[in-house]
Amino acid sequence: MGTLSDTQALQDRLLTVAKEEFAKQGLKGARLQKIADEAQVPKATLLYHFKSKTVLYQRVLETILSAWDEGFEELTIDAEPQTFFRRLIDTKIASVRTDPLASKLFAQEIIQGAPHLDVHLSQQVKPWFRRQISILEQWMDEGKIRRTDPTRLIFLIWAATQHYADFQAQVLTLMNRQEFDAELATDTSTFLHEFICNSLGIMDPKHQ
Amino acid sequence: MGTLSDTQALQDRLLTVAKEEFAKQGLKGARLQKIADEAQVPKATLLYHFKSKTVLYQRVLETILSAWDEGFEELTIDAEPQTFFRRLIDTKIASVRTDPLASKLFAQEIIQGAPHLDVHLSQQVKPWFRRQISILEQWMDEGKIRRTDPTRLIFLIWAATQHYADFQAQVLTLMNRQEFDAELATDTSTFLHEFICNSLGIMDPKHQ
DNA sequence: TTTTCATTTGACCATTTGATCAGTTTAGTG
DNA sequence: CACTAAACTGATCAAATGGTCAAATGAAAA
Repeated sequence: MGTLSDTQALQDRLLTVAKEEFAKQGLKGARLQKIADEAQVPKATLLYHFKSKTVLYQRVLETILSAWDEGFEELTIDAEPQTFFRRLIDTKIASVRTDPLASKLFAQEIIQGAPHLDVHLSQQVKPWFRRQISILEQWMDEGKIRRTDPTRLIFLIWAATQHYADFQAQVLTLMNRQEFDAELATDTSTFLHEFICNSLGIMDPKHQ
Repeated sequence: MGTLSDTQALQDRLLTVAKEEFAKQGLKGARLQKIADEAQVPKATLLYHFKSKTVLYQRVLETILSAWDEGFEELTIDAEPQTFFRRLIDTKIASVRTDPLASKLFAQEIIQGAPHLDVHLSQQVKPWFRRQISILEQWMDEGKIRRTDPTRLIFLIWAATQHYADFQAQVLTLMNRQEFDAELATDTSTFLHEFICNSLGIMDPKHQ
């Protein structure tokens, strides 16, 4: 053993475990000892692979963000409004369901003023938002969707989906559920899609 | 000096300063020394008024929640859907604008699983949600608003408003603003109200 | 076999930080 | 003024925790 891929695998495992701890306890609340224990590795080994707690945290953030970039990059172009919203919402809900910890960690980082994100925020997130907004504006010009504030519309979609990750404890309690299963995800996706299409004057194919 | 009201005033000041520190740094990240410094008081004095960091944190949470209870309690009954949504959204946006730190602190607590909130969550928040939901159901039965999932509708309103507090940094950046001023609040309120009324088939009086 | 270099790890350290406590000050009361 | 109890505070501590380091281990190269 001891090959390069072993090292890579170990670092991946450490990042996964660290993501969980950071999401649940916050940056300051997370304990390196606990992360090491969870990954069944001495603390010194953890610190060998990641120089410091901050570096580890930043690497976790980078991993999350690059996964998102990958998932959200393509779904922008082509397609009618109907399809666009369906894809956007489905993708977001899927990511919320598959990896709620990532959403939670990201939310906490933003809430605290995004001190470790400013570069990525202006380089990746902001351009992404701008692109979505310009697509919406074009559709409004073409009369395909009701005219409204595109920025706030994107915020609404983002917030409404994100909510199911960040407030998962509260959501499950109020819906009398145990877990965020596939059915719940589908229903939520459908609800949001209908709600938005209704508001924007897009006819649902089921009711055409 | 030294009257009872002085003590009360001091404790209020400590709670206010503590709320800011907790909101910005999280429970674990907050430092008693910093809170004491900010309030211009020795750390030992802070700990004289609040036995421990945890107690201080819980008292801050209680203060926030009782203020919310007060503000959201009445607006439930009477009124047509149109007015109800207007009031609900206005109240929520106002609280988000007036005291974003409270929203941020609450959000972080929920994200981390609400370990200090379970009682209040099931005793206060859950009943409040249920009441809103039953009102919406009644209106759907009466045909006053389009039939949809009332639970998810409340979630959507909650999330869409909360977003402007929690993600304030991101929101302001994307809207090219410096602060969440009164104008921004009004516009946001109007947008959300229109969006929701449109989706639920409620005519906006301006367009009737 | 010998050398080399990445990886691993137990022991240890410096610092931070929540909390305690004894002694002092202050305000109200008889 | 004397007395009491609440409020205040400087000094100090014990525990937790991020981080360091030197020595050990193991695998590939020469």
